[in-house]
Amino acid sequence: MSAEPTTDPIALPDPPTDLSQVPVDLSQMSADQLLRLDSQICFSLHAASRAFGGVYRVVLKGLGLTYPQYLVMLVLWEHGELPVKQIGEHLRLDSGTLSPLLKRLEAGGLVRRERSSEDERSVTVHLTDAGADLRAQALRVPHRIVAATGLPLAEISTLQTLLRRVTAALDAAELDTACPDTTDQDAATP
Amino acid sequence: MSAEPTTDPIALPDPPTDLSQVPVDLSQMSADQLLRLDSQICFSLHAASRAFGGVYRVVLKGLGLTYPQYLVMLVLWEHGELPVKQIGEHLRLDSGTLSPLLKRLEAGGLVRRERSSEDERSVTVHLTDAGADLRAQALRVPHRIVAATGLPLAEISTLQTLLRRVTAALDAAELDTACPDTTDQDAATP
DNA sequence: CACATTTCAGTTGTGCGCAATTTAGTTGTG
DNA sequence: CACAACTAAATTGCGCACAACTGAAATGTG
Repeated sequence: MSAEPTTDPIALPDPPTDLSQVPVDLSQMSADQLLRLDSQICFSLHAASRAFGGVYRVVLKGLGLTYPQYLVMLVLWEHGELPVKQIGEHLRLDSGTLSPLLKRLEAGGLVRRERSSEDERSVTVHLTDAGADLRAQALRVPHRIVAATGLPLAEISTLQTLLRRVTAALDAAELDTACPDTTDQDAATP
Repeated sequence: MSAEPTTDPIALPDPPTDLSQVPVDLSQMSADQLLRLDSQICFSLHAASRAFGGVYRVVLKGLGLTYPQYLVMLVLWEHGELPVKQIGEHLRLDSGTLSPLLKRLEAGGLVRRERSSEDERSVTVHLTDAGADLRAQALRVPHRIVAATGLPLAEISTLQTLLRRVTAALDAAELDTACPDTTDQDAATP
């Protein structure tokens, strides 16, 4: 190959294939199109998620919270004390993620964990005074985030609707893991 | 405190505030509205990203790849051999993420890393035969993912356009980190 | 009542993402 | 030529996400 790394033009984040120009029937697409398309779907979501994370990281640094810790605090501010299990249901996170995260929040003095007396298996997470007080500072966060997205609220609404729809569909699809191909897949070099 | 954890109704993923019913002027919104809005924005993207990851994990298990490893392979299949730096520019990942990831791909026999003779600092990543061959199997992936999203291509296109727009805006916004409030922010109990 | 099953938190291990630092090689300037 | 400034990759450290497992407590069934 005649690749000249040092002279190469700048590598753009991704190729600009216009999806609206692409055949609606997936089985009509070429192998190249398929892999490019895929690259765009998964990558754009991946990149968007990380870009959001980056902005939140900057904004939340003032509160001493990470992005997932902020999500947990949002749930607690809205619902008050909750067992770990229910925090996990709100955020779709399991104890493997929440246990150490809550331990850090407790070490930071924002929450307190107590074994439930009714069910000794369950641990209820309470806000401390400091944790409750932090909400006042958190009120400034959303405005800065919305501003950073550069989108009007109407488009944020559209984005959110689509994201929820995709998430619901993906969560449902995860159940039939061993899904075989419903169509004849002979695109791969016959 | 009348909470009865064992009898509580199922905790839904998130409250259903309708954004289109909310004042367009951010400064008109109540503190509660703002925090709920933020909770929705950040959570829906976070959740969507993880839901995608879950589906990819299942589909990619057959190829022996993780989700980020698949992204790297997509770049290599499309562009051929590339220096680490340029892979990182395509995916917005730094060497801290890519170095160990590429080491694993190399251990798996999919890529080969070679110091560039022109610039001894640079490492060029090549596909091995096995790595190139894996592309044939990867051709089946996109169809299964698109099917799992449950969305028609037109909506995927809309979603992608919005995600790209948000990402671009967020990346740009990250530059002015110390952004002071442009509006009078007196919502937080002065 | 005894015993299998289920449920909840927690732990372990792997991999990713990012900040900060290190090491080696390149380039710019006097 | 010498030396500062820059660059690429790797490394270290921390936190998150998830699978797999452990241990304790509750529940179900014979």
